[in-house]
Amino acid sequence: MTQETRKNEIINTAAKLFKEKGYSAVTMRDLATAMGIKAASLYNHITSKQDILKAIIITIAEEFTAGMHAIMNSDASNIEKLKKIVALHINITSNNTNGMASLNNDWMHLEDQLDYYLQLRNEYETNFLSIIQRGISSLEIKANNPEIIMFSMLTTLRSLYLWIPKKEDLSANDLAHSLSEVLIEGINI
Amino acid sequence: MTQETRKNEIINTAAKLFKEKGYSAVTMRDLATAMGIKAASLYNHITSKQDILKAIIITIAEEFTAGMHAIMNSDASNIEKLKKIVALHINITSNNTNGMASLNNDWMHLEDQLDYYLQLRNEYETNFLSIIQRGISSLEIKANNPEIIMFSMLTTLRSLYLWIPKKEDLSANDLAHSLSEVLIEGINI
DNA sequence: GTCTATAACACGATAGAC
DNA sequence: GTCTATCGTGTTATAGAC
Repeated sequence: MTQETRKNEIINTAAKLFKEKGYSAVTMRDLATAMGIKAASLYNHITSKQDILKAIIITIAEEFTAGMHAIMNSDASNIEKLKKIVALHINITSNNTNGMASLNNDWMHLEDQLDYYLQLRNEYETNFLSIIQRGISSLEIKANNPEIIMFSMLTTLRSLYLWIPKKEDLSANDLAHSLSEVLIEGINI
Repeated sequence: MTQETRKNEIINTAAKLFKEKGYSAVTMRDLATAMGIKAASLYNHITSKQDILKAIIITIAEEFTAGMHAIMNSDASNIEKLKKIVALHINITSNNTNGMASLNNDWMHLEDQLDYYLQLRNEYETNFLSIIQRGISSLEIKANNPEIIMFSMLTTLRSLYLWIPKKEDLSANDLAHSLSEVLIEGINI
């Protein structure tokens, strides 16, 4: 399955353009030109511009949800869970750098799926925060404001899409290790 | 001076709308409706939509440049300079939360001033990195990858506009202290 | 699967009355 | 300083030929 190559080509090309200028500033003509065809031809593969955005964002959001559930259900320590979250962000971002830009910057242009996206994001942040709070209770993590810790970690992880393409020499494993060092060992007692 | 109240009203209202939907998705009619007037009336105070974006972004970018120069010219330790950078971001963001969204997300829609903005940003990052590198040389900062340290700090600081409005109970001083604790003490030897 | 042509509407900006 | 009216262009999307 997933043999619909042409549609995926369109979605991937759109994600690249959305990263550069944002969803609203990219026209169907821009996208068609980047594909080497005319705008009208796009509609044989997708039903609307909105459907492209939905495909990009919801797919990634569900990957994060699945990854977080696996981490929550593991029996790792809370610090180890945070390290797994760092690795999760690096893996998903490495596989879809352009799509991550849309997830971060164009989610508000979702129409039918906006509420669903916000629900997934809210659940993710709730789980993230609970790991930090349990880590503080179990004396794994310094007793700083847990929301500030989450904010700091999460904004850094959400911005990886800007940085990973510029650091192709760094392997995902090396980056995960170095970033965990900076983000986590600092808050570890 | 700065008695042009109506123009500033328009710029501030635009910044609020740009934060919610991005520059490209906000129309002059949206902005006029938010001001309680008709779109044509806007042009008695501003010359174009682009001029509004320029006023928002370049003003803030120059505040960061001035703040960084003051920090570079001070004789504080490198760790103290980093703490001053945290406070600089918190102060500028607190005073113009909406404008910071445009600076982060809509800079690529600058036309005439794009090169100038990129020059200011590049200088800022160069100075930021040099403080970290000197801090590592002088054994104030752990010898992690300096670019990862800067990336982590800077993306957190640049995202403060998302977070400060939700934490109005936290004073700027308290936030600066708590965030420095999380961001800096962790990398301090 | 791609094309040309076009519908139906929204966009930034201007002209000129009040 | 704001209005109505409008220009010229760009927008998403569809119809129908090839």
